[in-house]
Formats: sequence, C-alpha cells, structure tokens
Amino acid sequence: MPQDKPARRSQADRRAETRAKLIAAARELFVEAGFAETATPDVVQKAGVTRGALYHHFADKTDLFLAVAEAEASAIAGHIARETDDVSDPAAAMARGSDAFFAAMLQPGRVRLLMEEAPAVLGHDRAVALTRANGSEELRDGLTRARPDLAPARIEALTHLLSAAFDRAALEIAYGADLATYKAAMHHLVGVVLKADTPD
Amino acid sequence: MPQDKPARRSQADRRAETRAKLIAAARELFVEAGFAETATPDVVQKAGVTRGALYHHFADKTDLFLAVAEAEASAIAGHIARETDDVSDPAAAMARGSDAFFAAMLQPGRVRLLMEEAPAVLGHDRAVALTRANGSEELRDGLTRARPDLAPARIEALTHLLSAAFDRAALEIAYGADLATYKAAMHHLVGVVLKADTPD
DNA sequence: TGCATTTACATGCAAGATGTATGTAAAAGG
DNA sequence: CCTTTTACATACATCTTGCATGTAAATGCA
Repeated sequence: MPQDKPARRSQADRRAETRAKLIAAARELFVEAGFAETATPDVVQKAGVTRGALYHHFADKTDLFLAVAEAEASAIAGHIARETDDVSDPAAAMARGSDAFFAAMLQPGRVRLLMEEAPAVLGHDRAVALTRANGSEELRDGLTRARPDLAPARIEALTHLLSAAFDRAALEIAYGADLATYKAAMHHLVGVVLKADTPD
Repeated sequence: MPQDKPARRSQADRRAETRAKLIAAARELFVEAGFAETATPDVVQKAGVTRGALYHHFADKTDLFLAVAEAEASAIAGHIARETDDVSDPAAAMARGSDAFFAAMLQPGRVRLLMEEAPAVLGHDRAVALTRANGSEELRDGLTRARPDLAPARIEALTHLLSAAFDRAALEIAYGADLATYKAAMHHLVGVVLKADTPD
C-alpha cells in the first residue's frame, strides 16, 4: 500500500501542476485588480507556492501575464474552432463563428485580460498576435468569398475594421450592454458589408 | 530697469508653467516607454522640477497620466470641432469629421496614449469618457438623420461599432498600414451603413 | 504697509515590489 | 550508484512610489 503523502511524482507533473496553479492564481488577480495592481507575493500566496517557483517558471511578471493571456486566447480560439468546424457553408460558418465568439467572450475576465490589459502589458504586436486566431480568419474568408469584386487590400482592411467592431461589441456587452442588441447590430453590420451593393 | 532673473511671478503663472512642463515631459516618456516603464524621477528630471512639485500638482502618477490624456483628447476634439463647425450639411460634416479624426490621430503618440495605455491605466470608464467627444457625436447624428427607420438602440450600437472601427483604423495606420486604404475602407463601411437597404 | 496665511514647491523617509543570486532536495540519466 | 539536472526556497540589493516635514515666496487683510 503506497503512501499518498509524499507520492513519488515526476518532474513533468510537478512542473505542469505548479505552472497551472500560478497561471490560475494570476488570472484571478489580474482580472480582479489588473496587472499593475497585482503583486507577485499575492499571486504566489494564492497559488500556494513561493516567488522562487514563479521566477523559475516565468522570466518576469509580464511573462506570467503572457502565459495567462495565451491560455485565454487559446481557449477562445478552441471554442470557436469547435463550433464552426462542422459547418461547411461559409455564410453559416460566419454566423456560427459570430455566436461562438460572443459566447466565448462572455466568460468573465476575458475582455479585461485580452482587450484592456493585454495591449498595454504586452505591447501592440504581441497583443494582436494573441487575438489573431479569434475568428478573423473566418471573417476574411467570408468576405473574400462574398465580395470577390473587392481588392485584396480592401478585404484586408474591412476584416480588421469588422474585427474591431466585434471586439467593441464584446467590450460593451461585458460592461452591461444588451447582448441581443449588439449581436443584432453586428449581424446588421456584417450583412451590409457582405451584400454587394457596388460601393467603390 | 527690472531684473529679469528672479522676475516676480504670480502663483498662477508658476503653477501653470510647472504643470505644463510636467505634462509635456510625462507625455514624451509615456509615449516612448509606456506608463508602467516610466518612473517619476525620469519625468521630473526631464521637466526640470522635483518630485515634490509633481506630487504637489498631481495626486499620483495615474493622475499625471490622466492630465496628459485629457490634454491629448481635448486637442483632438478641438481639432475635429474646428474642422466641422462651419459645415452645415450632415453628410459633409461626417466626411470632414472623418478626415479630421484621422489627421488628428496621425500626431505621434496619440494612438499609444489614448488607445493602448489609457484603458489599462485609467480603467474602462475613465478611458471612454476621454474619447467620448472624439467624433462619436457627429457619427450618432449622421446615423440618426440618414437612418430614421432604425430603432434608437440600433443607432446607438452602430455608433459604438463604427467608432470602434475608426479607432482600429487609426491604430493600424499608426502601426504602418496605408492611410488611404483605411480611410477608403472606413468610407466604404460608413457608406453601406448609411445607405438604407432595409436590413432588419 | 506690516503681518498672518496660503501656496508652491524641495527634501528626506518608510514601505513595498521586482528580479537575481545562492542554496538544497528530489528526480533523471548513465 | 553516482553525477547531473531540475524545481524549487530563501535572502538580498535595487527601485519606486507616496507621504511627511520644512521653507521661501506670494497673497490677503487690517
């Protein structure tokens, strides 16, 4: 009968568990108080480890935030991919992707982490790299298919602009705006762009 | 013949000059290195004053950032207002307002200060309060006039979404995207929304 | 005009935060 | 079985922030 107190554990297990505890604790505090107002002693206390562990696994506090943000972005991208991969029709895929995006962004803290803190903490380049997977591909594909008359540069720009609108919608919803209202408004916006009414 | 070295100066003058020097120095450093990486000793050194002066005029470092951001937002709003106040036609006013917005946002540092740093430093509420005046009124008015068929909630939502698109366009341009391409794409986007093609 | 008060700073200090250097026990590897 | 690496724990040096205290000039008033 093996003892379960000092159970013999592999390095990989310890490593994964410690990292997970740190990331979970940091996520909570970053969401509650923001990155700047969260101190590393608070994080390690909540995680039940020491600052030594933190700086063993992460280069600095920013690197810890990066890990938190990456996990969040990955979860969102995974959710959207899962909801859209069985849909072949591009228009239907865009609608499903839109719903999946809003559903994913409803998870508390995601807007705060990815849209408010990340740009300032990680800088523009690393912040956009995180959200690049969040549905913008589907958006670009849908635009390309629906509006073959538009120049690639225009498609690219409209993709960014609509993506920004999606982000703002999620932000407003997170701050109390009505979900249905903004989902409908986004549907409206995407609809009038997709409908080829021969603008320039 | 009055001495010009220790020229007798009013408190109001000293106050205004010191505040201006602090705000100018802080703006430079906040733009270059960001809020978190800028230390107050660096700010006061560049301003040629002491930390005592800084904390006499501003409650804390965040309050100093707020002053910088308010000055920036005020300059932008003033520029847009000046460019549009002699235009009576609402459609023309929107076009002029759009150009004025992009011109104002081209000033180096404004995107960084207002769109990247401000949300994290000031928090969502105070950050949106800053940019509330940046053309969203003209946008809302234009939408209301052009699309009287739409419900007020839809108008409101579309205003936010288009405003977000404007912001993202400015962001992309600041990071090297082509100005003309994004101005045209925004014109396209606003155009298809204003054109009443009876979506929901 | 003389004096009390307020304003606009300057200086020094105390607490907290970050990142690193050093030490140690357990696992991995040969 | 022994060496090496990994995964931490602890202590420390350095900054940074905000406040408390001190001072000289400007303001206000009798």
